[in-house]
Amino acid sequence: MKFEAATIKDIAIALGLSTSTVSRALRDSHEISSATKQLVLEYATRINYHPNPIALSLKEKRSRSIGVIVAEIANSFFSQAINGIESVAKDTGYNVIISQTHESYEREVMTLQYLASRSVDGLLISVSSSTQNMDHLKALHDRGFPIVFFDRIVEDIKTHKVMVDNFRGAYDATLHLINKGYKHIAVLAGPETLSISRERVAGYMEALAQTRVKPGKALIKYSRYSGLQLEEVEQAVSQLLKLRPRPDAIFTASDKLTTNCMRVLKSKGIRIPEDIALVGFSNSDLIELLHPPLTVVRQPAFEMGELATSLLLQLIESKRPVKEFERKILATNLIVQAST
Amino acid sequence: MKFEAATIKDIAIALGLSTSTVSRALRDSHEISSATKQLVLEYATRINYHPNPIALSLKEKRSRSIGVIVAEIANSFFSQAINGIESVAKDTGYNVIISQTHESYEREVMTLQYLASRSVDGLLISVSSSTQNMDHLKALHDRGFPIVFFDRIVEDIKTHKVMVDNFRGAYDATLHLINKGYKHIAVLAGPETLSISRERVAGYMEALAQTRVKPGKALIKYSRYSGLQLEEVEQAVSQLLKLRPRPDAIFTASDKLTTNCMRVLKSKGIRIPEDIALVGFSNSDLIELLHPPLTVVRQPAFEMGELATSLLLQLIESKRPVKEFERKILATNLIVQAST
DNA sequence: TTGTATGCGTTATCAT
DNA sequence: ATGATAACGCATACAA
Repeated sequence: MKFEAATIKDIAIALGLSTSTVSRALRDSHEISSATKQLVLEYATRINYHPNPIALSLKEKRSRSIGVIVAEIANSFFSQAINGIESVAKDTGYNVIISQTHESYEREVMTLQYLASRSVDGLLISVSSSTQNMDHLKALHDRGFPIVFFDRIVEDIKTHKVMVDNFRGAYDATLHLINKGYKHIAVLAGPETLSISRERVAGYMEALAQTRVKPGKALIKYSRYSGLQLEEVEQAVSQLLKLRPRPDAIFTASDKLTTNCMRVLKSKGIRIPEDIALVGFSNSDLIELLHPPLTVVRQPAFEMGELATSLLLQLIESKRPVKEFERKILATNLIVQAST
Repeated sequence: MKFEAATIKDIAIALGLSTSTVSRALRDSHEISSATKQLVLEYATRINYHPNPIALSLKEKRSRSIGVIVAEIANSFFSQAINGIESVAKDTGYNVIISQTHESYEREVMTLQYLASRSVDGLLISVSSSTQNMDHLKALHDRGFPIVFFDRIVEDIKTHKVMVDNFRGAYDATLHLINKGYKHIAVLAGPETLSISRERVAGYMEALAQTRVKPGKALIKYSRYSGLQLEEVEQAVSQLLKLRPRPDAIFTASDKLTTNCMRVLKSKGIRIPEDIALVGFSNSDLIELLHPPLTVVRQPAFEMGELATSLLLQLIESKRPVKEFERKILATNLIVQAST
């Protein structure tokens, strides 16, 4: 038996009605006799009829689905954010199509192309770390396509943006280290291309400014989010270790950097926090099981997902161009562990 | 300016051609003069034309996308599997639509309904742990809809299945504990409804059979994959601790169980492996950073995703019904750490 | 209350 | 070499 799904036409023929009558009966239109309605509805459920969403999309010029573009699904922050996105989308009857860029600009452009070719009504995106040129996003936005940025935002595109207070999160983390008495605090940040990296470094600087010690350039290390990040961190840490005075603490400005830095320190036999203290951004749900238990800056990922989605849906469903764009900034959470 | 994407019709009108000519020119048909081709192609790129995938889907009765249904994205095993799925799908020009059930049967049925209503050409699924009734899957399969199971398979539906050698993985893990000299080994398994849970327990039993010690029922604990798993594990461990002789080792038969068991042991102040040893399934990429470094059974998640996808695509693209269904069983990997 | 015709964007078939 | 038309599945404006 071939795989053939039932259509309205099938019902119409079987029941000796017209397709429009069937269509209206299924949509419970008031201009159909309840007898016919009953007949149609019964038969429809009997043959397990389901409307073809593709035909609907074509007709209504909307797919009732939104696209999500992130760097990696296998990343606590993003998967938590996706959960938030899904929860709002599901409630509103929207489907979620998730795509990963794996931090590649090319993949980002391709995916964007595809999704925007009307297979999606709007887009939630946290840009890839290798994305320097924003033309693909600008073009889309200029065409009036609904876009909401979250986390890794693009400042000069005028649309809704949802992010955390990166500056403050980094400030808090660094201040925590200062209060613990650490004097020479280094920072490991993500690519300078990302605004979140720059903001976190700025927060770090601001906290240090309070100690009246201006951190030397040598204490600030940027690195890419590629497969080679571990090597870059390895190199950065090696350089830090050679500094005199030697840094006694490190602030890692992202999830991946925090764990990679732990890996490097462990492999070098450097104890945390005895030799070097470590505080960093992390949304891992395993952080409490790590050794030592780290003090971390946690982002409200789920909430960010929820918020970004509701803004996007607002954008999609509002007919007329939006004048005021939101720029939501959520607070981070410093989760302090006894040891650090 | 409204958000209006260019269509073939727009091009046709602008160039004074017919839509069919434009369509053929774009598809580089040999029956179009190269002059016209050039003209059309140039104009198309200029106005940034992209074919409407929805219209295409409607016409070709296929969406060139596949659905993936898993319990949670925020789970190392699944996100790694999804990476494998995506890598094969992308190469073949297929889109991947990911959905989560959060271990809910209802969500599984709903998602399945939606995806199968022709918005997807085939389905990769790892069933929810609360799924007992397989009618929704059977019905779909009977209609000839291409389905491939991976990891959490359904034995009595005749289609391709990809899984790991759960029996052997559990056997290896348990044997490792035996070889280390542990005498009273308990097991924490997932829901008995899942074949993977039963197979893993069977592997554990077989290993113990070699010690000529038949494990008492009291050493075998099942638990659900719900939000309350931590509590269930807590309870199970409490019960295990009351046994005499007290178990000196635990084999945890899934990712979540492994970390939850660690949490519980830690909270009870029980040292690993001094008080109780722990070996379990885990695909977390943070496992090396945990304390203590655990010996784990790792599943080739990426490869499973790749394999399942290529089988699915095969199913989708083969016109005639497949006679022989593959039942691929991949080997697990026992990653031994010094301490356990 | 029900039926007919049209269109969404595209391609395939059948003209010319 | 190019154009007209039908069809994919559905909803709706317009007839009856």
